[in-house]
Parts: sequence; structure tokens; C-alpha cells
Amino acid sequence: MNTLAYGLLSLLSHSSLSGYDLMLKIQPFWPAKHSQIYPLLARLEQKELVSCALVQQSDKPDKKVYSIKEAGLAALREWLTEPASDPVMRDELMLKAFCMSNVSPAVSRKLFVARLEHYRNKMTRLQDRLQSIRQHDGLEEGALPVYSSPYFGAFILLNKGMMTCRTNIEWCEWVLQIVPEE
Amino acid sequence: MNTLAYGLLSLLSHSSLSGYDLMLKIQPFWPAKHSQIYPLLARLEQKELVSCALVQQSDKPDKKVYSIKEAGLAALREWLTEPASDPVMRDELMLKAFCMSNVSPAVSRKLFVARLEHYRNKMTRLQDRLQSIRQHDGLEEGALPVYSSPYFGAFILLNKGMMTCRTNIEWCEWVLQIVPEE
DNA sequence: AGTAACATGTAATGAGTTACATGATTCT
DNA sequence: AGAATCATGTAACTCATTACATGTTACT
Repeated sequence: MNTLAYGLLSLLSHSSLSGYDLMLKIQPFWPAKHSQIYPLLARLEQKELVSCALVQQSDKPDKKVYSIKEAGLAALREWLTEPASDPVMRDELMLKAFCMSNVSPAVSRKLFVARLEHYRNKMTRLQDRLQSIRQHDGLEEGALPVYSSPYFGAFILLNKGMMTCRTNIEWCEWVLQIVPEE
Repeated sequence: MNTLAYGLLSLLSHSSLSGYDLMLKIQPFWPAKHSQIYPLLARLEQKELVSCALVQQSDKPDKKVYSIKEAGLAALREWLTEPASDPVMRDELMLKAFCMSNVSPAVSRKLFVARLEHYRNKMTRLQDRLQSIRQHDGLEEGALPVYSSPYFGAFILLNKGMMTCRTNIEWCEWVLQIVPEE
């Protein structure tokens, strides 16, 4: 039972999902490819932490929908009582920033312009998602979901994403201000 | 030549360091254990990108100090012209936050209190480091190093660290405000 | 005498990515 | 007919962590 396994259980505790959907949904929190997800789901099913149902679709290929079982929820609750391990951030731009005085300002600026673009796109996507979960939970602008709502977690995470994005954008803009134009 | 290899070259472009020091210094940007660093340094030496000198010490065990060679600097400059890949963040707390409505608020609060502590400690360490590089570069409070200074990269990275820390602290405090006390 | 930090290495295992493989369904 | 998305799986490889292994020096 590694972190990714608990991550899948975490998503499944909110709603039943296919392996494909799990793969898409877990990206912002714990990036993983389908080649990692599918075998892991099979193991979780073996362990009786999740169940699986074949769902036939007419508009799309059939899919296997996984649901969390009581044992899975118990494992999840147990895991939640343990302290979370420290976050791990791996960003090539940090390494490049460290040694950028070795190249011309123009080369450096290009890196930060690209990153700025990346965070601005991400920001837009986050805003859209926040709008959509506000509607799901029937929330007015500025109102907060209650703790017991299953959307509470998603809500605070989206807010974190927005705050982080904003900070990163500010940082990139600040760097571009102090890195000379040529 | 993976990202870690370029990361080592990046640090070495600023100053010559032992494998042990490299291992300590690279942690904030690209976490890696010594078991990954030492074999990689041997490969970089084989490729003639770095050179190695045995330095005898009396107060501590002897060490091997690595220096970047001209070919290493060339590889670094080449790498800097390529776009940086997207940052990868893996944080167990995000996964736990997503499903925290499955446990009592007390259990959830504990996670965020611990994380708040973590970021406050980190913030203090960053402030100390920023002070020390200000002195190295002979900078007044509020002044910025010039682009060509080898400390420029470290300086903007420390500022990013501080901004990120501050944002994370704000987020944790906000979450603790809206998660009920019991 | 024992612990902690410094210092370097290898071996085994686990986690994660890329590539290989296949097929359904929709849209252009 | 071809591209894009949906959908699931395995195999090979690289990357990263943990464990094994050893030795120095300083401090208590």
C-alpha cells in the first residue's frame, strides 16, 4: 500500500470511477500514468478494498467502474490519522534558475515567459473548476461548503491551487522585471 | 544525462563541491539520496564533464571535491536553451485533504497544524539563508544582486521559497479557520 | 564508550515513465 | 478514411528509496 494506492482510495471515497477517470483525476495531486493505475487497481480489488463492475456504454467503449468497499474506507481512515509525509517538489526551472548567469538574459527570460504562460493557463482551468464545484454544492460567490460536504476537500484544494498559481505568476513577473532585456 | 545530472552540474557551475555537499545542497530543488549522487558523479567524471580532486582534511574525513569542466559548462548552457519541463509536485496532504470529510475534524486539523509547523520552520531557515547570501554579495536590505552575479540564481530561488512558504502558511491558517474545532 | 555528523560507496527493491499492444466510438 | 478521445492492459526501462557496508572525526 503506497501513497498512490491511498490516493486512488481517496478519490473513490468521493465517487465511483473507472481506471481511466481515476488516472485523469489524480494528476493534480499525484501524477501517475495509466500503466501504474491499472495494475494497482487490480491489486486493490484482490485485497477487497475496492469492488469492480463492468459498465456497458453505447457512446463510448465499455469501462470497469471501481467502488470503495468498507475495508477500503477503514484503511483510508487509518491512513488519515498518520502524519502526512513532507511534500516533494521537482522543478527543472529551479535548477536552471540557479545557474542561469551562465547564459544570456534572453535565454533566461524565455524560460520564465514560458513558465508564466503555463501558470496563467493553469489558473484559468482552476477558476473554471471552482465555478463548477460551487454550482454542484449550490454555493454563492464567497460562501464556503460545510466540512461534512464531500466537496469540502476539493474546494480547499482548488483554493490552494489558485493561491499557489497566483504566487508563482507573481514570482515569474518579478523575475522578468529584474532580468535585463538583453 | 537526466535532470539530476544537470542539477549537479548546475550547482558545480557556481562552486566546486564534494558529493556529500552536493547531496545536501540539491535537496530543496531536486531531492536525491547519496546513493543516487555518488554513482552519477562517477559517470559525469567518466564523461569528462567534471573533474575530481581528493582533499585531505584534519578535522573531518577526507573528501572528493568535484569541479565542472569546460565540457560540463557547455552541456549546461545547451540544456538551459531547452524549455524546462513542467514542475511535479507530490504532496500526501493533498490526497488526505481530498477525503478528509471521512474522519473527524480533529484528525484533519492535526494534519494541517503539523504542516503549518513544517512551513514555519522552513520559513525561518530561508530567512537565515537569505541574510547570509545578502552578506556574501554585499547587499543592503531591499537591494537586488545584478544578473551576472553567481548569487543571482540563489537569490531569486530563495525569494521564491519565501513566497511559496508564505502562501502555504496562509492556506493552512485559512483551512484551520474553516475546519470546525470538534 | 557512545552518539552524531561527515564521507563514500554498492545492492536490492520499489516507484514511475516510455513503449508496445489492442480495440471502441465519435467527429470531420 | 483518418484523427481524437475513450478504454484497458503488459513489458522494458529508468529513476528513486531503503538497506547494506565501511570508516573518520568531534563532542559528550
